[in-house]
Amino acid sequence: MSMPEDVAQEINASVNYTPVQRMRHSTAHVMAEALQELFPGIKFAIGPAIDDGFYYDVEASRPITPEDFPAIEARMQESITKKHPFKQSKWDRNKALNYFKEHNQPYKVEIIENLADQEVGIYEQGPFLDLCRGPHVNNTGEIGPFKLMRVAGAYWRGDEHRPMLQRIYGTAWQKKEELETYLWQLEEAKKRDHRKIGRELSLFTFSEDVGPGLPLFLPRGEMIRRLMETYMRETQERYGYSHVWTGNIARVRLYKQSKHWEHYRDAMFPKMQEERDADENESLESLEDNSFELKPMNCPSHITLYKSQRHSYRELPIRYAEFATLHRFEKKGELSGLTRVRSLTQDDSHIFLRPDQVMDEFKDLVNLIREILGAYGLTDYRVRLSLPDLNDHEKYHGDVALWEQAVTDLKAALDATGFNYESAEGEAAFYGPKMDLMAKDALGREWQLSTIQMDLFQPRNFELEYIGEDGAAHRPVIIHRAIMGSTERFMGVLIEHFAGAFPVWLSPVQAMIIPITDRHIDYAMRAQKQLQKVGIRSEVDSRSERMNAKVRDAQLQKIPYMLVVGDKEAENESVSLRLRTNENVGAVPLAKFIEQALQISSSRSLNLWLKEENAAQ
RNA sequence: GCCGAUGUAGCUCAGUGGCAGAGCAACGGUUUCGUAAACCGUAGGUCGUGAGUUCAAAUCUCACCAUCGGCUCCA
Repeated sequence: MSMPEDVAQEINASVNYTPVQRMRHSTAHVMAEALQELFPGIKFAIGPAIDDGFYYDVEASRPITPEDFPAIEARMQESITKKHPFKQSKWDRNKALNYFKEHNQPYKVEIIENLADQEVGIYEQGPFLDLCRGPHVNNTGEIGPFKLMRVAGAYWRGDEHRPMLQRIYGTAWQKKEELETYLWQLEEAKKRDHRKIGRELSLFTFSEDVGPGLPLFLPRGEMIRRLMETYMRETQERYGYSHVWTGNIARVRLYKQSKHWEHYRDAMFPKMQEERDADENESLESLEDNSFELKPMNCPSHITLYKSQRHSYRELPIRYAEFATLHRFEKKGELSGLTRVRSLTQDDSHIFLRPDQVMDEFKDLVNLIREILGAYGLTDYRVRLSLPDLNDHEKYHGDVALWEQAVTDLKAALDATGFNYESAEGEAAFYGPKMDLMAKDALGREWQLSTIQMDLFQPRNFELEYIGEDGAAHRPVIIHRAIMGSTERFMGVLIEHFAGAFPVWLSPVQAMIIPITDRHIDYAMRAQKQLQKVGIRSEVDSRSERMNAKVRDAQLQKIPYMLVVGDKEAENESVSLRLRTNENVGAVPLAKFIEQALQISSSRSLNLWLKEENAAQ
């Protein structure tokens, strides 16, 4: 077991705490102090500082709930008022072991047992004593404004076979305004929640009868999906991709051969087996091999496509792209809206290429990623390079030299892109190293979207070849890649990124035509026909409502253009244009509106409308 | 899957053992209005599902389902 290092790290890491982190970590201790008084016999595990605050993992005799928070917070406040100094000391390892054994703190005992040092750090504030490397603030009076946020279960050392502890999360800041800003941001994020907006804008829904994690898309949601997918298809065709189709199910034996069955079976839907027993001439294994699986990934199918034909070195790279919907049997507890589903449509591609083409292909891929994500205004990236732990032969089979070459290539290619990246050893897929790209959205939150994965295993496993210049058979390399990740998840991210106010080209309804009274409906309909003719998606709000109500509803639906039409407009073939930003542009000739809206839409501009000086004739 | 919370009308929510409620949406009518909510009326619910306790269950108990917040995993 190498896990204890993690815990040791939690303690060691605190040495490098910034002042805020130090204060947050101290707040965790103050919370522990309060918990110790309110829940006698409570056992403590670890309590580090995190991005926006702190947590402490504990085991208590009864579940702690948010209803307990006011009492805990009050006790914490008491400790803060008393300004208990944080007293540091070094204890002999055995003394500490005995102390924590006597005080029935098995998790602390376990942590000490895994520390190599002869001496361990102890911090004390008021009535509370804890194993801790520190550092801390001078006294509890230096604790900033804080708030307990939630309780959650967390496995001891993140291991699902070990006890489930209760993790109490809190947030802490140095200034009151910072806490308020943070809480406000949480509120903002809540307003942008794609599950909420998805309902409000009639984009998608879920049904218990259909099943958990299986989203159903309403017409407006499907429109957005299609627009995103079409854009992806058009763009990647420009980059030399060809689209293929490989259906939704395949035999179990295909996934056995690809080794996915071995590595990911628990995340695949149960197999579909014929309702018959194996007969005398058929083994149980063969019965299973011939049963069917919902396709959980495309690679084996694309490899099968590749193998169906002979390939010359001249053809490579061959880039197969597919938007088939995949099914993964994700654990129930991890399903979440569109971002974590059981049926997902990857913008998947497998590139078969010669080893000497890897670097150039990688550069093209990075350009493609920049172009696609940039179109949605996602331009701030962070890259994580997942490398193998080459000592782990269980997970990483194959030729060590090949792996090393791949890692070197990938690093060199990454360096050429100018991306900042961090490496994570032991995180690579079983078939090769990979690069994941995290993009920041409008609220500064990071989402893992694009992935580029080199595959060193499957070409050999499936005995793929191409005929080289020398007339002999050679082994190609495979690159797996997805830019959006999955259509569903990407749509969820975009909803939150745009807060439902999609760019014009992506808006399911681009213009709402609002007749002021019933006698303007005729003109509204004629105007709509003209928009329809050039492909601008619009509707006429012909309800018996006041114009104000129609404006409000269109506004709430985040429809980019509101075209109010009354006597004046009908008379001179114009519309009164209002933007969803509340801006009232005023009278615009219908023809001119069409021209500009079309231009903004077809160029996939993120602008709503061109400013006067540019637009004016 | 595990820990905790939640589940009442399409949506947001009130109702904590004694007749199932409100606002918005929907539907019908009246109104025909110049840039974020006109007025009146009607209809809508096996209170997530199933079992139990009770004279009586939306309310208490148990199981299951789903959702939310985490943990874990992510081809």
